[in-house]
Amino acid sequence: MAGKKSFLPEQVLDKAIDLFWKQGYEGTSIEDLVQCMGLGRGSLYDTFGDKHALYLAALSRYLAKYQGPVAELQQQTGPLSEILERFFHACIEELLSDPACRGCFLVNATIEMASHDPEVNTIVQSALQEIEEGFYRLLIKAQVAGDLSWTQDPHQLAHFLSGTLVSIRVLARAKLGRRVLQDVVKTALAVFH
Amino acid sequence: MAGKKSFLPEQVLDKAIDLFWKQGYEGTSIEDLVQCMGLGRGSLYDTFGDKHALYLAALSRYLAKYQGPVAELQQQTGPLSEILERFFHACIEELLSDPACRGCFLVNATIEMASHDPEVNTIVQSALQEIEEGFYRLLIKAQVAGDLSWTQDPHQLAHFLSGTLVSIRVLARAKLGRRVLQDVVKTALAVFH
DNA sequence: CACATCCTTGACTTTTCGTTCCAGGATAGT
DNA sequence: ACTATCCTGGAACGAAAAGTCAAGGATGTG
Repeated sequence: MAGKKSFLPEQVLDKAIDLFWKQGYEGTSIEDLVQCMGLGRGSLYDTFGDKHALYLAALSRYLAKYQGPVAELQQQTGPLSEILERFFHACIEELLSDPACRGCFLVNATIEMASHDPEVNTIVQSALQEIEEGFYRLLIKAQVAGDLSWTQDPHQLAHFLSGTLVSIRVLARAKLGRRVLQDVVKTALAVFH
Repeated sequence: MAGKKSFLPEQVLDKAIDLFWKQGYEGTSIEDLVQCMGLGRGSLYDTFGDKHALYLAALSRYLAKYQGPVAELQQQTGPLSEILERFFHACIEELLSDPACRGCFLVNATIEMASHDPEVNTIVQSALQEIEEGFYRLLIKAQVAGDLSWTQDPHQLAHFLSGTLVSIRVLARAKLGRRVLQDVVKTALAVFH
């Protein structure tokens, strides 16, 4: 049964992501994690440290996996409004395709942990910053391309887009339908027409 | 020390609201509540039932107390854009005035509980619906007053405004500054100019 | 004043939590 | 094949959780 690791840390970490994402930190017990990740308690503690460290690892890996699209936003081609429409449309589909309505792990972590857990707060802050910067760079590019007026403040618009992203992720967790999410995005993107 | 209740249920319930609002359901222990509410365990269970019932009572009372402004939105006078600006400005000030950055109890409950707790979900759904309706009625009134084009879809805009409200409440809990919240609101309200 | 009522307090039970630890067994190098 | 090494799984532990209960005391009525 043993000798070398019988599991890939990244693979079982993905299972931990699913659980923490769905149930939050306090709502997930070590027992839950052991069951879902399919390994013994000893292996879990040896590999990831304690529950808190596992949570941080899960959140970090989630961000590395799911934050990609925002970073790649600036490499898209075409009119700004179309890029944003594609981006948010994909977001909505991804949110709605999840039968568990988990929403966004980052948003969930923000609400549950960021206010009293300094380490989570650090991660959350930099992740939100990264999102804002992703939008910001896209907007700058659009200004250079003549796709967005220079009278607009890219930071302001980037904050707005970040807020829009956050809002649909909360609303998705609230089990609201496609209609609501689309209404939010459609109206938000009208700013760019 | 006893004979008749030595406390007002509504008064200690307000203390429970503060705790659940700040720490969430799982993050708050009965011990925390007993300390903060200033009564014995027995009194707590006699008066409110178990922890879950207390949470529901706290959430309901929070909504009754803080949902007022949305309902009163339609009784405001003046141009639509000014009404919305006043409303969101007041929201921002209220969010920023809280040193604990608790955000919004409703949003927190949505993230932590609504997806797996049917009773919380019911409350959350109707509260979100109420917000949407508050905006909707305001928009209809504005259309009648000639303040908003009939080509606009009031439901769509109401969903958008609800989303904006949600987003600033999440961002406030993330300890983001006034600047970010104002950018979100300012851009969102540009739709109505 | 005395009694019945009802509230309060805090100790208690039971359950569940996070964490540690150890016996058993597979692996890899020699 | 032997042995040192390291992983596995689950038992076990202490702390903390939620919820219960009975003794004690204040209140209001007769």
